[in-house]
Amino acid sequence: MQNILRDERPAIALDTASTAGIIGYRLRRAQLSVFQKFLATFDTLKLRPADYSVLVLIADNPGRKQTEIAEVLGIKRANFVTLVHGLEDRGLVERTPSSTDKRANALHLTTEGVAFLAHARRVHEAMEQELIDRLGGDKERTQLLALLDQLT
Amino acid sequence: MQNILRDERPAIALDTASTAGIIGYRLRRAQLSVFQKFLATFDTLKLRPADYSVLVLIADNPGRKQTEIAEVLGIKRANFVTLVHGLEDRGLVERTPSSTDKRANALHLTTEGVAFLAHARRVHEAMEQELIDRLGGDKERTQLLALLDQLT
DNA sequence: TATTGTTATACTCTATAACTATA
DNA sequence: TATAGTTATAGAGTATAACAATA
Repeated sequence: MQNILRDERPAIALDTASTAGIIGYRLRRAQLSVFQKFLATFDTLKLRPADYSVLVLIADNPGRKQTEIAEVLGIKRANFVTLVHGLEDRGLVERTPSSTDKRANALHLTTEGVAFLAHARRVHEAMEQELIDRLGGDKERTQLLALLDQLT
Repeated sequence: MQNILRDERPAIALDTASTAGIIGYRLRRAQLSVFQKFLATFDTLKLRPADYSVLVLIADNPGRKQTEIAEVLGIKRANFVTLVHGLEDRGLVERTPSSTDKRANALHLTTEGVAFLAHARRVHEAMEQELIDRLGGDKERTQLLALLDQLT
């Protein structure tokens, strides 16, 4: 019986039964854990979760205006400005004035953005598969998403 | 066929299939939703999720030092100072110098803190039950917690 | 009048470095 | 030397108000 801890007299573990039973608490811890994994995985690509979701949404909905993309992601349009400008400065996103509404910017991926996202999607797919493996398989993933949906 | 939206020509819904399939994204949205509910529920009690978890943990582990409570919650001890001082200023928590270690503060709930937490626990239990109902029952709650555990 | 993108700003949360007093 | 509590500070993320151009 070896002591894993450095401590000579390891403290008695705390009673965390109450917090462990709280759905919101467990949700938060799981979300932080998954986001940490995302940040580590995408560290070299300099992509944060919000950036990735924006790129994906623009790719799947080309030509939409900032407000539409922002709103569906739950991002305030004021905060979306900095985010999308950052992606534009990196040459991934194009903001072209809308032909039908001179106030609006139509969002598109650049050629570089398309290639970048293709790579990012592959990286993400590997990470996602690892999460699915941890859950136990596709059935469990579907179960989880359904349960999360009922909370949202 | 009535149009639910105010818009005369409602925009075509965005394709959100890609983001909807991302575990981390769905986790984040669910967590935000549950936390919003918590904030609304505890608005009058002026309790944030972190405050509540700290009170619960001190109640279940009286006499522990700040670092221990902070660490198990994943809060940096530097940030924990403001949090626990706030609870002390409200008369809910007592910071008494430890008898065995003059550097450490032993944390306890005050009499007022015990009563306050008893009330908060009842309020929280009602909220938790509502979440369980949304999930479909205790079996689904257990399922969700198990799945979240595998991600953490 | 209302909306789009924008700027400015403030508040919360989180992270790090450095100090003091004790161990 | 290392640890507990603390302070200061900086960086994200998020929220609101207000403005110019346009609808």
